[in-house]
Amino acid sequence: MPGRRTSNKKKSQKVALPDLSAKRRFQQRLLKWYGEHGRDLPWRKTSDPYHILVSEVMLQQTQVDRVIPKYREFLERYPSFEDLAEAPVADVKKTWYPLGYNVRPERLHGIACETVERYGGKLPSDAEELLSFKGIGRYTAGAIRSFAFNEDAPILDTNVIRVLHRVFVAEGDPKAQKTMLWELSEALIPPKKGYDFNQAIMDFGAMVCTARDPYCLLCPMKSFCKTYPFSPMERRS
DNA sequence: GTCCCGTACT
DNA sequence: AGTACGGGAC
Repeated sequence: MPGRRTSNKKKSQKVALPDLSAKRRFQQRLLKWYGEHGRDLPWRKTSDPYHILVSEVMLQQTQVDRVIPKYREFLERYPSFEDLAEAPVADVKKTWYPLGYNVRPERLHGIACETVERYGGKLPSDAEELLSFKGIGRYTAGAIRSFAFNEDAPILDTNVIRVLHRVFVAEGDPKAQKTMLWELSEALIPPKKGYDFNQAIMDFGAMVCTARDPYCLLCPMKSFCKTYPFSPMERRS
């Protein structure tokens, strides 16, 4: 019998972890690109977990351009967890307007109340505790841990799903591979650089590896990207 | 996995 | 006008 067995993983395992050189190239090129082209956003000038939380909840539903002025206004009106917790929910929703998805300001208010009551006004950095809040899911927990607490915690939002799937996977439905993409997101973080790496990959997805018409010609990953050169997908019947 | 719900595309 | 989107709840 041809019991030929190489050291490669079996197909059934579908592991997309990149080889070391692709991983290093991705890390180095991404951070270099970020240093040259990264956006200067208001929530990147703070490490206050409350500010980070507000920005992330706003960004869950709304694009950066619309979030920026509301982020400033919201924090001016509710400068701390305590201020937010004390405010009537109706006022919070008014301040939130017109961002929409009004269950989110309710949940943000709830997070503030719980943070004041149960955590002495300090947002926890522990993943499980963060996930226990209504309104904080896996993405937002990772964002808070990396952006507010400088931990090497992975994130996976649609930007990151798209980038990682294109560069390292390039087959199948990206959304159906979240488990593997979470592992990839974690494996790619250079030690101690979770903050920059995560910010960088989000900017990269928003500015280069865009959903429609990505800027492949400018892309620093094109030499090893599994999707390069990108061609628009045809509709499946 | 499905639903949510305002936005931003066709 | 129709619909794809998106992080979270369930």
